[in-house]
Order: sequence, then C-alpha cells, then structure tokens
Amino acid sequence: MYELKMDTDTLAKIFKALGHPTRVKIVEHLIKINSCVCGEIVNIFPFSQSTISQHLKLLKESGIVHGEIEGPKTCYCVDFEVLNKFKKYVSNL
Amino acid sequence: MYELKMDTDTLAKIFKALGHPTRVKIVEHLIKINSCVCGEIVNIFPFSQSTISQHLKLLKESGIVHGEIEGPKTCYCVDFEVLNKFKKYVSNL
DNA sequence: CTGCATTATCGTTAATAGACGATGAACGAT
DNA sequence: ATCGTTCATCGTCTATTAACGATAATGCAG
Repeated sequence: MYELKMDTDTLAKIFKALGHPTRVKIVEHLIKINSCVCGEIVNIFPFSQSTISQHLKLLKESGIVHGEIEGPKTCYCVDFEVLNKFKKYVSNL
Repeated sequence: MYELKMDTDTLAKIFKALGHPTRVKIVEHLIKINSCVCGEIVNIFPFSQSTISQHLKLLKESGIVHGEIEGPKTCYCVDFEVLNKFKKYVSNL
C-alpha cells in the first residue's frame, strides 16, 4: 500500500528541510508534543510570523510535516509515516 | 572523551550537507565501500570535477566526511564517529 | 456586514548554493 | 627540472534561501 523506500531526491529534500536550526527545533517540538499544534509555534521562536510560516511551508513541502486548516487556524503535525521511513533510511546508513 | 550529544546547529549543518541528491549519493557510496576512496568519486557522477570537489568540501565542513591527502591524491571517508552520533539522534526523533 | 484573529503570500534585500571553466598547488615519475 | 596527474580554489553566473514588513485571505464573533 505504501512505498517502502524513498528515492534519493525525496530523501535529499527532507534532509534539506531539516538543514536549518529553526526547522530542526520546530520538528523536535512537533514530535515532542505528539499532536497537532495550532499557531503558537510562532511564539516559541524569535522570528517574525512570516519567517516561521515560510519554514513551515518548507517542512510541508518536504513531506515531513503536514498542516490542516481548522477554521481560522492551521494545525501542524509530523507525518509519522514519512518520518518513520526517513528514520529507517538513516538507521540503515 | 567524546561529546555524546550534538547541538542543534551541528545537526542542522549535517542535515544541510545531506540536503542535495549528489551528496546523499556520495555519502552512500563512501559508506558502501567502507573505506577511504581516492579520486574516482568524480567519475561516478555527471558533474565536473570542480563541482564534485565543492560537494566534498561541504561534506567535510559538516564533519560527516573527512579527507586526507595521500601524495597527489586525496582520500575521502566517512567519519563514523560523527555518523553514529547523527544516526543516534535521528533514531531518537 | 464589520471587525478581529490567524495564517499565507508578496515584494524586497542580502546572503548562500550550485554549476562551470580556468587556474593553481602538490606530488610522483621521468 | 619538467611533465602529467590529481585535486582545490577562484571567478562568474544564475538560482535559491532567509529574513522582514506589508498586505491579502480566511473564518468566527458580534
């Protein structure tokens, strides 16, 4: 049903998405709270709302995170399907 | 003796270094042959020698790879110390 | 319908990355 | 001492990234 392996381009895109300290911290935070989180991500970091929004967009485009609109807010959470495939790849390096 | 944890900036630098398909393949290759390899890396990829040299430089700067000069050649190999810490981080995500 | 809160997008600017060819540096062999 | 091999670095060009403020879009509350 699902692809088992990730191709190199997909992997590189995820690596690239994680290639910024702020995005690493965003993903760590999303994993830690283990649920979707709406909005307050912006308040955690010393950057403007638009900058964080851009980081989230990059993370979404890589597939490691997805966001769902819930009314006026947007809910972000880790895509554990993708994360687990990614982790499996790294652990097999 | 060694640092056990990698700080976020170091991690992000490694992720970033792996954030390009060619560099992913270079690292995969270095791991597969499990030894230092001199030179012929350039021949594997359809890019110029200078481009590959740049990619290797980035990988070296991230710490995941190191290169040693052996006479007129340069020997590249994975720094398994760094790689293992990195793998441990990812597996704990 | 008006306004408020929330998030995305646009436009800008400066910095970094990706690719190349050309040049330069280091070494071994002749 | 010169030549060929190997690799790094420089300069250039284009494209992408990171950050911001400003603006737009969405949906809820009144």
